[in-house]
Amino acid sequence: MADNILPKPTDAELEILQLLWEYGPNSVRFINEKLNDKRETGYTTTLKVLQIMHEKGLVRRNTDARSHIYETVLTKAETQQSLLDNFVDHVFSGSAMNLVMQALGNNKASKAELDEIKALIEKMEGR
Amino acid sequence: MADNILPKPTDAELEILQLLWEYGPNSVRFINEKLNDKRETGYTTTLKVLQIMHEKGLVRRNTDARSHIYETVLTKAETQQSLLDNFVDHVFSGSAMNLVMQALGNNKASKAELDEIKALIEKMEGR
DNA sequence: ATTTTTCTACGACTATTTTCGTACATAGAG
DNA sequence: CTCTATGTACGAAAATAGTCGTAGAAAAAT
Repeated sequence: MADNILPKPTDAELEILQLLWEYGPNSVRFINEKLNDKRETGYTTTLKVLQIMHEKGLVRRNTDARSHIYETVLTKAETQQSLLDNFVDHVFSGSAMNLVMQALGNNKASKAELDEIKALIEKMEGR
Repeated sequence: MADNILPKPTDAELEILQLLWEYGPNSVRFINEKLNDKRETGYTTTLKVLQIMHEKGLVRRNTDARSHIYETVLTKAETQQSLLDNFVDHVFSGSAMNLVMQALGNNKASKAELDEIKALIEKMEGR
């Protein structure tokens, strides 16, 4: 199991992590360009955040080339799970069940998706 | 429907909101004592946070008596929903479905709870 | 009536997050 | 070889969050 006792990423950091998960290891320039698709962000701002993430251990980097290549340390699923645990604790008083009910209750899932969840539940219940 | 275009509560604020939802409208002293059950917190710290929450519109207060009585503006469900929406967007790329799968996948729900969720799904599917 | 306790208000200090400017090195173009 | 473009490192400003001290008013205790 992953030893994910890493600090919780901040919002800005999470946005970068999402890009690294989606596009794989990449340079500061690449990440910065992707960020700029959404919102104006200075190059050195992105660089700085990546450097801080590196200090925190959220990302690794390869410094062989002049342009450093950053990649995530944890997988998307690992990070989502740990953020989810924290969220359930703080917002839903530790009840994942309540969170699921609330998430399902808001008509955001299609019938196919609901069926998929039902199938998962039945599989978990072992039948 | 509630006009919940209120700022997202911070961690410290959320902790106080939980107490207000659980115990109803209460004084700074009461909230501070509850907080101290968990962790050392100065009285004026609690007071200040409550005052800021009031400025932000997260809580109302009755100042008739010398000791002001604070109460939440939004219900627990309303706040949970808006935090959940935000969380799904930022952590699960907008997919509530993925969040639910991940939440269920971690063996934190009992069989009874899983059955309850299944029942909810079937009800939503209209049969 | 005087002292002590209990409040609110407010300023400010610390830590964290986000943002960017500047310095300096080096790669690439001419 | 010189100039420009591109990179990293670093410091620090600006915004937000969390913490608390102190002042002053008013209630409660003696």
